[in-house]
Amino acid sequence: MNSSVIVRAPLHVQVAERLRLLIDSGELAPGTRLNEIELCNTMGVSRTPLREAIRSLATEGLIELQPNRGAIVSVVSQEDVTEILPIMASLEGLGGRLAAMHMDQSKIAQVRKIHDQMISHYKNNEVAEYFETNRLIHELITEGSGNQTLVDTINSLSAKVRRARFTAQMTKESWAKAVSEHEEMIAALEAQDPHRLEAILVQHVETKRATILGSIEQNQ
Amino acid sequence: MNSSVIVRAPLHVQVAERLRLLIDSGELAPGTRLNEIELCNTMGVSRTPLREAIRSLATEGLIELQPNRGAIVSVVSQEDVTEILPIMASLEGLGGRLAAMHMDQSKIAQVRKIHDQMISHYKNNEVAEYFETNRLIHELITEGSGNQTLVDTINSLSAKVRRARFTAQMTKESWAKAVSEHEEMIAALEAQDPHRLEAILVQHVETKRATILGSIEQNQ
DNA sequence: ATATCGTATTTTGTATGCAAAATAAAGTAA
DNA sequence: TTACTTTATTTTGCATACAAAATACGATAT
Repeated sequence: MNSSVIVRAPLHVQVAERLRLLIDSGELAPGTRLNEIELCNTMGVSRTPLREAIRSLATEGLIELQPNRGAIVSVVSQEDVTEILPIMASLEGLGGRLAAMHMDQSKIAQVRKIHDQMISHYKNNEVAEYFETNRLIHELITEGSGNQTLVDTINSLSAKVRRARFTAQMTKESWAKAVSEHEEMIAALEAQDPHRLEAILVQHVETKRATILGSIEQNQ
Repeated sequence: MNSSVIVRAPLHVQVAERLRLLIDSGELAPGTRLNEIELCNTMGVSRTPLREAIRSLATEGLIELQPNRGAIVSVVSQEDVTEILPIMASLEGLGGRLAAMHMDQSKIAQVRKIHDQMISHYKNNEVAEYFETNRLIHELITEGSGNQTLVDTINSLSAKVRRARFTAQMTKESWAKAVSEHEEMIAALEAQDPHRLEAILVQHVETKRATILGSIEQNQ
């Protein structure tokens, strides 16, 4: 008997994943109306699994249902971002506090390694690589909390903010500030100081909020 | 022309609401397998909207999908509760801080009124009424934050914890402690002291966590 | 009796069909 | 032209039908 059974994901799950990708990448821009038949053709599935996927994404908040008029990719407004970021600040802070208590030395060393990579990307002005390593650090710390519900909650919120793609408009000053905060973060993590790491992470997300609201382009 | 158009909710939304109610009330206990045809008959709808509703509740986390084997009402484990409550603590704390900044006097007075009702329910040992007024106070404070995303996030998490229905096992001591914390809460709110209210709310949920984990009955 | 295999039944997964609502289009009156 | 009807077309909402997987059942062999 084989204990690692292969189960191919149900169609509606595959479709949901693919839609999520299309929305995340911007191929399906906010406000775009989702035509069922059209999507069925491009994906090669029938309407049933597609509709089930759409319902899922709607409860996730990525899509907005308009009764009898189908669904549109939901628009992330300035208000939404203003609401979400303080929540992210609290949750990332909590994640950091727990991570400082729970992460072992090898995991901390791993974060340090990526942190150093991130710093060198910063110095070389490699923006995309910087953002990727940055994202990874936050992810590792959050996961280091050992609280999967927390990870899921943060991811769900961050997905919405990310779609607004403000990251590009970072100024030299805000970038430098973010990097210096990251230096403090890694120090607090290596010192395994829960409250310090929590405070820095809260501050860090607040900085992000300021940056974003300073350069937001209204899209609604 | 009539600006307040009446739109009856789509079937899958109605079905989802009803399922949520059944799960919340315990009529559909954790672990129960959802038989589609059976549910279709009792609700008088076809499988399509039912399945759409099931997909929604699955992404909400109330239901668990088992590929090719349908869905079961998801089981809330001790681990789940242990993960969720610290998150609720952070979020309720945040809500309280924002509420202390944003709520006007009339809304604060409204909370005070319900608080006094709650106290009298406590003194008269009216448990159900106590819990209802208690819930209402937390809801009003959270809503007082003016952050709808925060309200939604807290509700979604609290729905899962609530289903485990531990509330009944409250001891005299923990009940007294909860009430005294509520006295502090209302004082901080009336003083419009954001950080004090935040701290008390965080503490309050921590107390709740201790109470729950002290009296939890394992169900998995 | 227990285990194993094969068949029947149930249940889920996906596709399709029909009805109702919304949108687009065309025509008519001012 | 512009506004308003009326009609045609598209698109969504819901129900049903068919296929595939899982479960239940029973027979046979040990």
